[in-house]
Amino acid sequence: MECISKLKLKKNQEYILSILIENRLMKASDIHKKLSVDLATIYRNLKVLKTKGIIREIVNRDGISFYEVNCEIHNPIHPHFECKECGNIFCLNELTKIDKESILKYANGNFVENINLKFIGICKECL
Amino acid sequence: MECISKLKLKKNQEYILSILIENRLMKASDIHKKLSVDLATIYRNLKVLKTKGIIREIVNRDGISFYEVNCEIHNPIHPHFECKECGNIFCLNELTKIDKESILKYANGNFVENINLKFIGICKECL
DNA sequence: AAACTATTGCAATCCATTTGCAATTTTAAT
DNA sequence: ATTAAAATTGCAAATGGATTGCAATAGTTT
Repeated sequence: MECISKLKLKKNQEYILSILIENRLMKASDIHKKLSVDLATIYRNLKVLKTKGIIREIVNRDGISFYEVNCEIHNPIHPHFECKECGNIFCLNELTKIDKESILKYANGNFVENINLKFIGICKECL
Repeated sequence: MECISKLKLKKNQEYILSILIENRLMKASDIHKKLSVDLATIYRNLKVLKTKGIIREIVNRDGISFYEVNCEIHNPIHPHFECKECGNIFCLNELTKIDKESILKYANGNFVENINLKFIGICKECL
């Protein structure tokens, strides 16, 4: 994605990023399967990418972290759906500007960096 | 709370519930400090209360679970604010019916049990 | 090429949560 | 009530995702 092409990233960070560009919402262990690099290294680089604001972290109800590219143009912040039955997390359509603004009012003056909207329930498949 | 007064709960479940009625957003270890009962028992009973729909679970970005009473009348589902700086989680005002409905559209036909809206950023205190 | 810095692999560790199991309490049946 | 069956508890051990210490390696600078 061109929005992140100018950043100086280390080799493994590039690899991890390109994996995340192709596959949304991956766990560290998922990335580990696709990249023969120590799991600790993956965690360390994920932390770097997150700190740089290049990726986002979504924590599910089991406390497991999933990652996705943080690019306002190609992958804007969007809600997710977590199924209690199968445990999967799905990406949903992003909020419209209007809906986003009306939600932001609730933040009550605190500085918002990230809106984390997740629906929990039973997905279509499992119903 | 009268909305949950008719449920047949075990002694420790009553205790845990009454602690959660007085204090919002407690971790299992917080409850453990207030109730001299084994931590494993607290976890087990929290799971029962959650399964019965009596309490809600909010997972923070460190994967730690917080609990609060699930009572539509006295403690309706509401957004939270998580501060990256101090790590605290705060309750925010509940959504209006209109905002709630406009958000629910995004669920895309999946069956929603719970709306999990959390803002992440820096709280007023830490700014 | 030498010296310094950053990154990696491996193993060990951390810590919230879960689980196995025997002991104890609660519930139901006689 | 008394006994049998079922659920709950405490304790300790295990689980599993994530982190960390440290020596080895790779990358960078002079």
